Amino acid sequence: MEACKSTSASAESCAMILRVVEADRARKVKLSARPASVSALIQILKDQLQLDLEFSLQYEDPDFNNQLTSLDDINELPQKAVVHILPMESDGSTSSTEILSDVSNPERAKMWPRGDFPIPQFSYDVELRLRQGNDEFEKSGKGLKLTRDQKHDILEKLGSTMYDFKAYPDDKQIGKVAEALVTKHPCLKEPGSDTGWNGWKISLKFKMGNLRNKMRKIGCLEVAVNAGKRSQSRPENEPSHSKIKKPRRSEVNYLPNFPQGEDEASLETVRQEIAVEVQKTEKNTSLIHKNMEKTFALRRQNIVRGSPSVNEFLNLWPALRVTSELFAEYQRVTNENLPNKFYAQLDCLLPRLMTILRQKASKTGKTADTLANLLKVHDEQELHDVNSRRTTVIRGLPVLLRDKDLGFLGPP
DNA sequence: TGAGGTGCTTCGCTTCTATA
DNA sequence: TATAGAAGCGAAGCACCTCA
Repeated sequence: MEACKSTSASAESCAMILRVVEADRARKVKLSARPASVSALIQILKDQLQLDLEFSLQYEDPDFNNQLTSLDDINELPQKAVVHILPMESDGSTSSTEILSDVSNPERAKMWPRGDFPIPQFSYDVELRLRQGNDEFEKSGKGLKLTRDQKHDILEKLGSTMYDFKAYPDDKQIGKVAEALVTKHPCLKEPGSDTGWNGWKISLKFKMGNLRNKMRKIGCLEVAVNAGKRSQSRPENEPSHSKIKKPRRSEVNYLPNFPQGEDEASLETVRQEIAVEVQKTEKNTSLIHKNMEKTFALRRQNIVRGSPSVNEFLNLWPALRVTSELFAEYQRVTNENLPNKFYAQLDCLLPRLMTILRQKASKTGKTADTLANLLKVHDEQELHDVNSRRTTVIRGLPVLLRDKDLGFLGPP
C-alpha cells in the first residue's frame, strides 16, 4: 500500500477495483489510483455513481472473515475491495464522530472536556464588568463585587454549559469549572478561601440541582426518571434517594427524549419493522440503520427503566447482532468510534505484544508451538503492515492467555 | 462512613397589580 | 404617580436517605 503512494509506483499497480454496495444494488467502480483520503474516495463515488446523499463507508475486511469494518484510513482498503455505503440522515459532515448529531438528542453531542473547562461568553455587560474587574485586580489585587443579576448570569451560563455535557457532573468536575472560572477571571477569586473558588463550586452545585429540577418540570427524561419519589405529600412512594439513575462513565447520551413527533407506540412499530427486516435474506441495511437511529431513545428507556437481560434485549433488537449496528450503537451512546478506539489502543501495544508472543513462542510446549506457527505465517507474509501485525496479535492473545478459541477469527 | 441527590423550605429580591 | 401587598423566581439550606 505504501508503494502505491510513492511516485515510483506505476499507475497500473495503484489501480483499484471496488464493488460498491448500496441499499438496492451493487456497482463496479474502477479507480486509476488510490484516493488520497476516505473523504476523497467518498467524493469520487458521489461523482461517478451520481449519489446525492451524505454517507460513510464500510469495507469487507479480509482480516476478519470479510466482516464489515468502518473505513477510516484509506490505506486499510485492499486494492480489490467491497465497500458498503452507509447513508447518514443529516446533511452535515461525513465525519464518523458526528453520526450522533442526527440522532434523538441534539443537546448532548459532546463528552466532558478532558482539559480545561471552556468558560462561556457571558452577557455583554457582565463581560465588560469582568474586563474592568480583571484590570483592577491586576493593578491593585482587589476583587470584583458582583450584583445579583451578574452572578445569576454567570451561574446560569456555566450551569447550562455543564448541562450540555452532562446532567450530573461530579464534585471534581464542578470544582474544575469553578477553578477555570477564576483562572480566566481572576477578579472573581474569593479572598477568604484557600483555593479562591470554593464558594463558586458550592454555588454551581446548587445551580445544577436547581437546573435539574427545572429540566425535570419541563419533561427532560434523563432527570425526570429520578423524580416522583417519596415526599411529605407522597409518603407511600419509594425513598427519594433510592436507585438514582445516572450515566456511567463514557455514556454521553444516557436517556434521550423521543424524537419530535414520536412516542413509545410509534417507535415500537418501527422496532417491529427492524425485527422483520433483519430476518430477511436480502436485508435493507440502510433502512435498518435509519430505523435503529430513530429508535435509539426507545432502547435507552428500555435499558434504563427495564434493566432487561442481554439475551432478552437482543431478542427485542436483533439488529444489534450485526457488527456495523453494534458499532453505530456504541457511537450513539458514547460519541466514540469503537473500532477506531480499539485499533488505536491496539496499535500502541503492538510492538510490546509482538515481543511477548515471540518470547513465549521460543519456549517449548503446546502454547509455544501454536504461537510459533502463528508467527511463522506472519513472517512468511510478503507485506508486514499494521494489518498483519494486528491479526497476528489478536489471534495470538487467546493462545497466550489459554483462553477458549471463540472461533470469531476463523482459522489462521 | 461520607459524598451526594431528592423534595421541601426559607430568604431575599424583582415584577406586577390594585388602590389611594 | 406613589405605594403597599401579592406573586414569582432563584439561590441557598436542611433533613433524609442511598450507595460506593
